Order: sequence, then C-alpha cells, then structure tokens
Amino acid sequence: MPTISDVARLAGLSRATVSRVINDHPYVSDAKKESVLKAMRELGYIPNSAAQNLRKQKTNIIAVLVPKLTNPFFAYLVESIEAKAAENGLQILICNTKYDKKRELEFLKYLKTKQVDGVIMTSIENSWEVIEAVTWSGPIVLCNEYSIKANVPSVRLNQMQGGYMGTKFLLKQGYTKIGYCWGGILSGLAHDRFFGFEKAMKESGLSINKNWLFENAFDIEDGRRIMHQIARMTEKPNALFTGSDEVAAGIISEAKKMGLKIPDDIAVIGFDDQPIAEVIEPALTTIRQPINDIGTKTMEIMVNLLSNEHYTTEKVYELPLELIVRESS
Amino acid sequence: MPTISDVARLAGLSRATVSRVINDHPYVSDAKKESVLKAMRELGYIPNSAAQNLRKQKTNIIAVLVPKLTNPFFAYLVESIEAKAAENGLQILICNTKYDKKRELEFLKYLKTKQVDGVIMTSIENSWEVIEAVTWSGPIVLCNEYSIKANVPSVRLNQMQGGYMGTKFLLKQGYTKIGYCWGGILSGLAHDRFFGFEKAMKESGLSINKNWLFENAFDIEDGRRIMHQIARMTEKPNALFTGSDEVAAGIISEAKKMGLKIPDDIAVIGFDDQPIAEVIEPALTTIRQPINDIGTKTMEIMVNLLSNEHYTTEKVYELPLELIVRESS
DNA sequence: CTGAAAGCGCTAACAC
DNA sequence: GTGTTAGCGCTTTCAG
Repeated sequence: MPTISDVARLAGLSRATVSRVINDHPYVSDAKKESVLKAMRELGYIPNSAAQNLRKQKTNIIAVLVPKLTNPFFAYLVESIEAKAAENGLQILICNTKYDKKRELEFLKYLKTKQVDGVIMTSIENSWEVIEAVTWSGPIVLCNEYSIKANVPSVRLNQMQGGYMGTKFLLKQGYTKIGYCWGGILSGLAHDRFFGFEKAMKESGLSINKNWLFENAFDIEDGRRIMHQIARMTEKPNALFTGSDEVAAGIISEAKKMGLKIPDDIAVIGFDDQPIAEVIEPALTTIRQPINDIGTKTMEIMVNLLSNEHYTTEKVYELPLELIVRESS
Repeated sequence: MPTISDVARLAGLSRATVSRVINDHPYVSDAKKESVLKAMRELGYIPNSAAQNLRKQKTNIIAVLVPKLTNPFFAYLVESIEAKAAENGLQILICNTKYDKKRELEFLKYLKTKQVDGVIMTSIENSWEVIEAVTWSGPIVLCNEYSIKANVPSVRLNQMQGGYMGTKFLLKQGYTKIGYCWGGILSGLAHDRFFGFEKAMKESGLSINKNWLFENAFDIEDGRRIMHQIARMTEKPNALFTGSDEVAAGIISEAKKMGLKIPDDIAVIGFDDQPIAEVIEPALTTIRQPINDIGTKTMEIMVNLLSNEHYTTEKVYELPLELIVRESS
C-alpha cells in the first residue's frame, strides 16, 4: 500500500504539495497538480483515512442509533437520514441498540473515542443524566424520540396529536371500549401519545380501563400475544389503538383466526402507515408519520451543528401527523 | 479531551505503561495498573481510536454491503451478521448500496483507505473483474449473492433447489401455466434459482412462456404492477413463482382487489418466509431461507480470515432451503 | 506557489 | 516490569 511519501517521491515533489492536491487546496500550479495526479494513478494511491482522521480530528462519520433495524419505520428513517448525509459528504454509521442500555452507552462512547463526529439518536434507552455526560464530546441530535430534560436539538412528530387524532376517530365511529398498546417505557414520545389518547377519552367523558393497557407491543408476534390476552378477558375492548402497524397486523391476523370480524367485533388502528398497512385485510386505518421529513430535517441540523461552531437552533422541531382512514376501524 | 500523556503524567508513569493497561497487556504490576486506572477514571480518559487505528493498522470494523435496508431479508441478515461480529469484538459498518454500482465501488474503497478490515457483500452490482481489483486490499466474503468467477469464500443458499422445489410444488398442485418474477439481473443467485425453475418445468415437459417472465420484482409495489400486467394479458398464467414474499404480497393484495380468488384463480408462492407471509390472507406458501445461519457462517469465515493469515476454507458453503406450505398455492 | 518541520495520539521494539 | 524511542500516514503552520 503506497503512502503519501511514495507519491511525493515519484512526482519529485514534497508531501505537502501532494497533500494539497488530495485536499483540493488552491495555490497549486496546474503542472505540479497534474504530475501528482499522475503519480497517484500510477501507484494506485489512496489516502489512509485513519491518518487523515487523526490529523484532522474528524471523521465525517455520524452515528445513527436505532433500537431495531428490522422495524421498517427505522429502516426507512435511516434511509432518509443517509440520503441527506450523502448530500453533505457525510457517512453514517448505523448502530443497532436493540433497546439495550449498555449497547446504547457503548455507541455513545464513539463520540468520545472520536470515531464519529456526531450522534443522532432515534430512541433513548438511558436516563438523560447518563447521556448528558457525553454531550460535551460532540453534537447530538434527537430524532423521533426525545426527553423532556434534553438540552440538545430534537426533531419529532406531534405524538400527542397522533394519539388524540386516532382515538378521536375511534370515538367518532362509535367505539367506546378502547384499548391501548404501547412499548412500555414512558419516554417523551410514549408520554405524549398516551396523553393524546387520554385527552380524547376524557373529552368524551370516558375513563381508561387499566386492563386494556397492553405493554411491550413492538412487532407482529406481540400483536398476536395481545389478541390472545384479550380473548381470555371477560370484559373485552371493542377497539384498539396500537403503537405500530406491525402490532396491528398481528392483532388482526390473530383475531381473524379466532373467527372475529374486523372492525365489527374489534376495530384496530395502526401507526406508521407502513407498506403492510395496505396489504393486510382489512386494510389498516393508521397514522402516517412523515418519516422522510424528520430524517432530512435531523441531518440538516446536524450538518449545521458541525459547520457553524455557534449555530443556534430552535431546540424543537415538531412535525404533524396524518390520519389515513381505511377499513380496520 | 485528555490524551495518554495526560494519564501518564497524572499517574507518574510512562505512556508505554498506560498503553499496556489499555491493551490488557500482561507484565504490569498490579499497583501501577491500579494507579493508571485511577488516573484514567479521574480524567475521564478514553483512547482516541483514530490514533489506535493508525498505529495498529486495523480498525476492527467490517463493512457489510447490502442493496436495500428496507427489505426485511437484508435487515435480518444484517442483524445476524452483527450478532456474530459483536461476539468477536468486531463492529460492522452497514453500507446501503441501493443496487447502485457507483455506491458499491465507493464502499469497496473503504478497504483501501483502511477504514475497514474486511468486507462482506450480500449483493453484487459490479462485474467481478472490477471487484477483484480491491481483493488485494483485504478479505472479502460473499454472503447470499455470489459470482461464478469470484475467487473469495462465499456462503450461500441452494437457490437451484429453491427454484426447483417451489416450481415442483406448484406443478404437483396441478398448475401448469406458471409465471416467474425476478429482479432482472442475472447474478449467480438469480441464475441458479431460474435454473431450478427451468429444470422442474422441463421435467414436466412444460416450456416456459416468455411473456410470463416478470422483471424488476423487488417489493410490494412491484407485485401490484405485475398483477396489473397480468390482468391485461389475453393468455394469463394461473400460478406465479415470485422472488420474495413482498412481491407475492403485492400480487395477492392486488389480485384480491380485482376480485380474483387465491389460489383458485391464481396461485402464488413467495420466497423468504418473512413475517408478512403469515399475516397476509391467504397465508403465503413460501421458501424459507435460513437467514441466521448464513449470516453467522459468513462472519465466522471473516473472523478466521482476519486472524489466520493463511486460513484456507472451502470456497463455497451452500445451505439448504425449506418449503413452507400454507394457503396461497 | 512550494517545502521543511512539527506533531495528531497511540503502540511496539528494544533496552535496562 | 518499566521507560525510551521511533514511527504509523497525514496535514498545516511558517518561511521563503
């Protein structure tokens, strides 16, 4: 593997000059530039990035922490973040935390070890006190998830509106015995969404049945599990607000196996508007999240944070959600 | 940000000794080790990885090239690769090629720039001649996809068997007018699978109808598009071998909208056995790929390649596929 | 415009 | 066991 010295020698120039052409520095005569380029080509030279990183004290890599890559929501979110990153000459490092505190902390350390220039968190596992400690090592931007205590920019969806809108719709359709599925950790996002649910219920003079609050609802399997729980209840909900299309899909699939009719026996409303929502039968009423917009906006903020030393931003960007009415409720 | 020198100074020792405790080197007295640890804690010291990488000439990072992250098959594959990597103290860098030659090449360059120690390719966009050029910069392992010309280890599924098995099943069920959906690039994988399809057809004395070969079939939308194409045909296939569960889901969803009955009017067989296969109606007959096994095996080979300079391996690992019979055919 | 020289932060011979 | 020293490959003042 040739180094910058080899190139310099072959071109009969100094390493400094070679470095200048590598970095597109001005003030290099065209003639010398050409001969450097030629030498680089001949040797098949490519700069060693570890050396560049060490010297420049930056990597042009942004870590993106996601809790679960097999959840389409995060897969799409990552894609939009990546697209914007590429536009700005940045590379992303996808870090799968698996909803695990330790893993999250491990990845946050990348900021301290200078493996990455910044971190985007799409979920939060540790308490903010813990996370705050790394805050001084480089920029952090929150995307989708957030913490009330966080003192870093965050781009998020109006989850309160989402919870409210979905519940309100169920109510309007005449359902009053409404169950609620969620992940189980009272994060900013989860809190807001539940608050919206609560508000809509209250406005209709309805109280919340604690038995119908289902935790650990993440994927299709969880949906199936919840439907089984419901089947065993003497007093059952007749409508379900789920935290994700996948959970909704699991519930619907299992309900149909049990011979129940959707939405007559039990109505279901999803969240995300993933491809699966249109493929399942009955098609899923759901709440569409503008995934692309939050990903793009997040990276935009990161880029600014990275370039303008004292870039000040609105701390919070909140994007609206949209109700997509189909047949499941 | 404190450096190793700061730690050495505070502990009243040399940088070498500090380095030794960082790297868990033996031959450091417990007393000094303790005082180094104490100094590190006090300063909140964390080694700079750019410096380590430069000095050690390795990063402990493996690039994993995938064509599309939003395809669940690859999301799960990445998870299994990552799990095995973590076991071995390796970090993976997920590279989304988007089925794009240039992007693939860009990522392969990471091997030359020493950003990564090795590369795992789960799809191949460029011709092998092009890829071979980087082969000398570090280990490459092929996973899932492969090229006949490739001279690097590859872990793959027996796609021929998959194509044969699926088609044979359709035939056994009495369907003879069988269409075939695929991505459109005749890679090793695609070739084998099609070969299996062809073989089964031939064995039944059936010839292949060119009009029923559908290209660019990757996701749900493509499935819908294909179903529309079929609807417009005067002579229609009555069974479809699809390249993925997502395509199958799109086909089924659209067929139902058109009032067609599955599998009576048109039978469908998927590929992958993704969660969606069990949720769609009718449930999808499909071919299960042992995603976990190929991911794990791939990383195992990579680890060996990295440690044993002259590790020789079977060049090809071929794992079997499994037919999962449900209701769609 | 170009080169010399210093050094980013760390590790690994080598000496003691 | 521990310290000294010489770089890993590159960029960036500072002179000229």
